[in-house]
Amino acid sequence: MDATKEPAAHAAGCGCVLPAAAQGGPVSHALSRVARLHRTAAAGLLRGLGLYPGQELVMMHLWESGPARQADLIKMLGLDPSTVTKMLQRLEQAGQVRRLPDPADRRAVLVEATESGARLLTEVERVWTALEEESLAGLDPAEREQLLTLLGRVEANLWTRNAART
Amino acid sequence: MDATKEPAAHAAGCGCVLPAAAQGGPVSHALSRVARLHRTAAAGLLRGLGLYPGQELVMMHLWESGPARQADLIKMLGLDPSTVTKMLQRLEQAGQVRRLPDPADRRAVLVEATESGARLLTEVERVWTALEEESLAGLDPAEREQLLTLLGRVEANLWTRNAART
DNA sequence: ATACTTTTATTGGTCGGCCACGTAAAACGG
DNA sequence: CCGTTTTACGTGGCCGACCAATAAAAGTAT
Repeated sequence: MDATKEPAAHAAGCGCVLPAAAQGGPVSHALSRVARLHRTAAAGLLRGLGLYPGQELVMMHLWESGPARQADLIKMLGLDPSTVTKMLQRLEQAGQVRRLPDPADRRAVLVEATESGARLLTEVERVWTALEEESLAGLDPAEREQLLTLLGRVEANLWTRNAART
Repeated sequence: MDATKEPAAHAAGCGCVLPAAAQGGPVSHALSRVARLHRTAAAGLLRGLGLYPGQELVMMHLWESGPARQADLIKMLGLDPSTVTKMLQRLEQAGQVRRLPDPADRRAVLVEATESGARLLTEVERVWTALEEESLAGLDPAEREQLLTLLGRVEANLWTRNAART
């Protein structure tokens, strides 16, 4: 299993083949595959904590800012309002989150982590760093920084694109 | 540029903030966000073709190999069998795919694109190259190759990891 | 031929995520 | 003060994706 230098090195280590019709978007193809593998790995690690992938991001923001309005969470997560509503309903059902009416705005809802939810912080951090390390194994710090920077630029591109579609 | 005081460089262009609890996995965080934006963008482009994101990958493999067994699709896509079953049911309902019993194996199913499905090929290619270009705007060829290579290494890491979990 | 194991596909359930639509409250404008 | 947006959430529906459990056929012994 030597790490040879081939142009299609991205297909190394997996049985996948890049379909001809996808050759116009090789990075898109790789991104889709990596993201799904990454999410599946996260799911496996989070299952032990009773969380589903995506929920940990909500909890992170709640730990960060304390009680927050749902609208703020939506803005920070960049998700659809209905998605956040349902995730919070399930997190509340699971006892990780509490929802209170906002005294200053009768249509808003304040969300905060329960004690049970707060106890997940260190575990989630551990899982998150473990996943990062498994994902980036074999990449030196400079390469990790490069990847982060490149992903950031792609994110900016897609962000402005989606914003423009409004 | 290493260890500079620009920790949130990836957040440029979007209103997001990296939560403190996610600092152990900055690349994971960026990857999640980019992947979701990318998928949403793909959904918007594919909607005009009557496809949902993910379905175009199935079609690509069918265009590539002609009639294929479901098990082969599963292997090439790296998806769960039940996922492929349901996707094919919907693609069949939409008239893009036809399913025939395999004469050589009575439990297998042969899947092939219909004429309607075959007509989507050029459109899907156009959409994919457009999405690729919008995602990678501002990145020169060397940077795109770097990104592809780095994603490939991450994919290999996660692939072997998931395989090991069996 | 019989019994055991592997492969292939399906069903049912759950969750994240989106869209389209609806409702109630706040903010704005005349 | 009142009508009109705008904002904040919720519902229902749909799809991709996973897991768990099943059934049926094929393969492999014994």
